[in-house]
Amino acid sequence: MGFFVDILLPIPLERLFTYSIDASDATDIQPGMRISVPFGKSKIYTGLAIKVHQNPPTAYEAKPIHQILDTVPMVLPKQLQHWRWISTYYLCTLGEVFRSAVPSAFLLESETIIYANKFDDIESLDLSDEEYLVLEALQHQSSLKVDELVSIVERKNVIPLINGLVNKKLIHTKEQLFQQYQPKMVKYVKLQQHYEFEENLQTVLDGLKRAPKQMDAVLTYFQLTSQTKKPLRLKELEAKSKAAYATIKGLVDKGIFEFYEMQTDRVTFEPNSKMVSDLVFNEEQLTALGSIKKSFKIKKPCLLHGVTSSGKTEVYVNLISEVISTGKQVLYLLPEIALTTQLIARLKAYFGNKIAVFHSKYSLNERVEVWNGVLQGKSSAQIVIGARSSIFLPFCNLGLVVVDEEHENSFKQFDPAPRYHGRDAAVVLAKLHDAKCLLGSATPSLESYQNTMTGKYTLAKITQRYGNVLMPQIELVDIKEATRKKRMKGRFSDRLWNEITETLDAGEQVIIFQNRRGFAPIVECTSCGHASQCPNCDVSLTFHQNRNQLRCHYCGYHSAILKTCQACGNATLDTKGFGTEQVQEELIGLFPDRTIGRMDLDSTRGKFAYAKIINAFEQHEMDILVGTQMVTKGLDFRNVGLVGVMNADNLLNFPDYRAHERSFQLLTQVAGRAGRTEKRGKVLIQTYNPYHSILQQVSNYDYDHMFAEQLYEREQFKYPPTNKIIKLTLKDKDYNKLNEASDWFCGSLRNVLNAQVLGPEYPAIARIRNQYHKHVIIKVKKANQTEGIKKSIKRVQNSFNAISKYRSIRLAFDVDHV
DNA sequence: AGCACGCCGACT
DNA sequence: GTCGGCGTGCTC
Repeated sequence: MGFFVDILLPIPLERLFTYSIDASDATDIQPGMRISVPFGKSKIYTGLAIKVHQNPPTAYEAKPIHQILDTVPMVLPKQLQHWRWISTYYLCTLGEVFRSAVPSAFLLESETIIYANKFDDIESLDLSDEEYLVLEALQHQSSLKVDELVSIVERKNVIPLINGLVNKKLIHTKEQLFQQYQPKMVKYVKLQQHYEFEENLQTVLDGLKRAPKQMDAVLTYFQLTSQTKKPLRLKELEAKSKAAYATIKGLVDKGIFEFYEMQTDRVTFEPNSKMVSDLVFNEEQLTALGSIKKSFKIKKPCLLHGVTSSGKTEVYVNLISEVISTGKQVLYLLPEIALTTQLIARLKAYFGNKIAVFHSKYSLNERVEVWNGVLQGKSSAQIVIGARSSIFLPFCNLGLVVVDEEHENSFKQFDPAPRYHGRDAAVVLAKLHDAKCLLGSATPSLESYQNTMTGKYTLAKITQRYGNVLMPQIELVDIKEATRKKRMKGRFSDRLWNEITETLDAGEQVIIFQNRRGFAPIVECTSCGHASQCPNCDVSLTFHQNRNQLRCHYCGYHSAILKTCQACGNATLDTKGFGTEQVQEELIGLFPDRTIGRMDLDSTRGKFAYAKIINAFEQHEMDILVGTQMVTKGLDFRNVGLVGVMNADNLLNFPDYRAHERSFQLLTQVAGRAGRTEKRGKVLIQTYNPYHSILQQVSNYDYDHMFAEQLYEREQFKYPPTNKIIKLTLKDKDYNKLNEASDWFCGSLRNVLNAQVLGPEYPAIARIRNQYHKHVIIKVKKANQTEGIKKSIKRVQNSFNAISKYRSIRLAFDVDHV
């Protein structure tokens, strides 16, 4: 009886693939180890062993595996369980979860390498020009990669060429796997063993009398090693002895020193500088800590609702230190954008070298190191601070999960499947590990707050800022009235302008919030109303002044700004709306002797740009900072006396059922940037509609009324959290085919499902990157129906995929779409 | 998803 | 006359 292994491949296919193995492999292979396997005609993929068994497949002959890549599992059983939950809950395949969960450096793919066969003489062969080129190149180098060959013959499709040469038996090909992870090696210096004995050493020193530089290096070596007995890094010896590399190399050549290499971690942190025991809590924090711990006892997740600057982080620190003292691991989730900030520095002050940071900006190699550290339960990765993708790390002993800024939408993964919500997947992960789970926010999501109402979560509150600092005073400024009374300076009301002047004169800084980047979103012709459109997407182009370009924010298309209207030829183009760039420019005009910085997606490109801006503002090198949502995320500036919101209406009027909730969150968060020290901060919100209930609730810090009102509206219109929604997007470049397919899919859903099906409908932007989009929304009344409904959806999807003419259509399910 | 196979328009 | 466009089907 033969042996087989079921392999999970990182491709969007439902099923596992069965390969044959021999008896010895059957004992070596454990579930969770990576196995490279041949797949399709020639490719080799990295898959994951799921199950070893002895049931031969019936319908086909199993191929043998290529290679076992691990000696121990790199994915743990609990992780697989978690992945399975994600794939069923979020309607995607396990392979898709696998692909996004594992650092890509672990997923090696093969490349075809071309080698020449032995033959007598090229000249005597009957070859085409291209064949000749290939063979000639192979005379000079032993092998060629396919894309090297492409550049040699200068054409795209080289497969017929390769096949032709293989058939003539002039070349052969091999599939090769490339290791992407490179451990970082550091060079060390040590004395040749022979000279460890003192009598031999004396002869060395005598021999070096005429080489003072080398003598010096040897003496420094003794000095350094006698003190520490630690391995000595080459770089350190070079620095301390001021010797050049050549000097030391000379000693190696003489056989006195030798070089050796050791693997080091790329990411290292300083030890902690602050003691957890030094934390002083106020009464409210202590009460909150008490109720959180009570909640953990009854094994329920807890939501911590604490106003901005209320000392939530210190509460987390206390809980984390308790958990790590029991030797367990901690996962601290943050929205991607808040990760590069001061918060990590604050946590490092307490936990120093126990912290590993994990997010998508990290290099392949760094991510592999964190993965391995977590898997091996290293103390250097006992606390992982990371973005949503860190829920996929191989925790072996998880004790606590903290989700900070729990309400943030960016916890939801959008584009490639799995479209999971980091917060919700983290709650499930904690449950799987029987770990404690804490969600924290100053403005909790309706979902989480609702969960505290139904008893799914418990609730802890902190209503006062730490150190008795007052909440900033929020004032709504009616710009409709200000415009009528001609009291506007550009986009600034006189009220805001005066406050800025006063604040700056008092030596404090100002943050101006405008939720739109660029200069003006559209350039419109005042004669005919024509606005430049993106040729690939159904959107207007955005005007960027600093580059004098029109850009599409969806596909990146850009063109030079036009002088005249494309439709009517008149030179009467005008800008409509406004973005951060224009706000910055107006401010420069209004306050010419002040420094005005800008923080948005465009000004923070590049690895350190973001930190640079924050630092400059912190160091008071800037007086005013203009920014988009970016300025709201977990930044802690000490000297901000005033926050101005240019226009609250374009937030409120956003065509989305969450617009009001989101506006409340955004405005409350941005307001929280003001007055973080003794002096009470001020917030001015400009609006055309100061009586809007959300703005009233923001200015009164009235979360509870906002919650009650929004929940009522969501119930009325059957939206989350009372209803579950599943959004389906169909994409194709063929407009008619897409319509037909969407109607088919939607019709089938209506026949099968006991749920409301809306659509198909074109989204506001019907075409992106030359692909037409169509949306279908499924609303599920009761949470306990969703499982059955998802099964039915899967069945409809299977029949849909069986229709060959619809095969080009891309389907994307988004469960709990935000 | 990738990749090969297979059938129709614009170029050496 | 080919090259290479993408529709269609399959992968253990």
